[in-house]
Amino acid sequence: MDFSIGELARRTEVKVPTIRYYEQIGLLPPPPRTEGQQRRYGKNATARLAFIKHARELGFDIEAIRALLSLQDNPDQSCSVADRIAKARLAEVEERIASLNALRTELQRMVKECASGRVAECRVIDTLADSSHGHGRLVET
Amino acid sequence: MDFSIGELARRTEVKVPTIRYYEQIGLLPPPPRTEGQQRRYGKNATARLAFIKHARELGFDIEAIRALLSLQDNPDQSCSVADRIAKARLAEVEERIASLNALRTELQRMVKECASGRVAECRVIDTLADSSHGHGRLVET
DNA sequence: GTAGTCCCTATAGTGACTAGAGGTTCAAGA
DNA sequence: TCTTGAACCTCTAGTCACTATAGGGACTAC
Repeated sequence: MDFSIGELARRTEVKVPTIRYYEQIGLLPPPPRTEGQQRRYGKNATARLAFIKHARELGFDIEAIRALLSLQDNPDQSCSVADRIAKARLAEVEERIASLNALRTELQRMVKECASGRVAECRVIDTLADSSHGHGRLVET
Repeated sequence: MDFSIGELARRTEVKVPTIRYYEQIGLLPPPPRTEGQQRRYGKNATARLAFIKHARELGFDIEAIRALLSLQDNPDQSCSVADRIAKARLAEVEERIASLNALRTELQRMVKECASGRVAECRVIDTLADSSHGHGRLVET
């Protein structure tokens, strides 16, 4: 109880500058300070930061997390909003998995057919140069 | 033959500012200009841009593409470098797919268990608040 | 000649941090 | 009590791969 930002960073495995950044954008409330202006945290901050960290690991963006946190702060509301956010994220993830599977197939083919000879015969280069490969939104953003 | 940047954008489905950006960072050579300083492109530029576009769709970053292009420009070298780049990218993609599958499972569970009641019983919020979920690097970067 | 579309450069903004400079505070040992 | 050195502070700028905006100039069709 009542520890420094470095200790919070160690406990949650979130880097110190990232914690300050979350405070700056309003995901974490400004904590009390020592006389010398150093931040002091307690159990609540640890839980809230763990929540944020886990949500980030699940790929929720900051705005989604902001919405989820405000739900958590008002536990008497309907959770249909949380449900909607999670469903949207699930759909994104499933789409991403499908894209990456297509991508893996193409990369595997490229690698398999590359005999590591000269570039002139290289399938990796050839495949990339072949403009017939149209597939929207494969790139990870 | 000999068309504007807008026409190149239409043919390759790469946006105009993106084309100028690729020129600025040296992926595309500076093209000839009209008297009024407008860019004029030909077949070579189209092929090179299609190569870049495809590589980006496959998730190669700009530096990898720079390396691949320089191989393409010198077709007498060994293509082991290209092979290595493609293999590294394949490994990344496979790791990413594994992470996303884990993620999907967790999201599916969250959504399934959310009865859309009050937030107090919401599994979405609960799951995120549960700090026992340690899994490294699930987040897409 | 003029309207309207396209093009030009240059700069700033995006998201989610990360790195650095330059200075201050804290905790532990002598 | 003093000193050392790690940890802390703020502020600014940089990352990646674009994207958007401002304020203008060029080109094409009528």
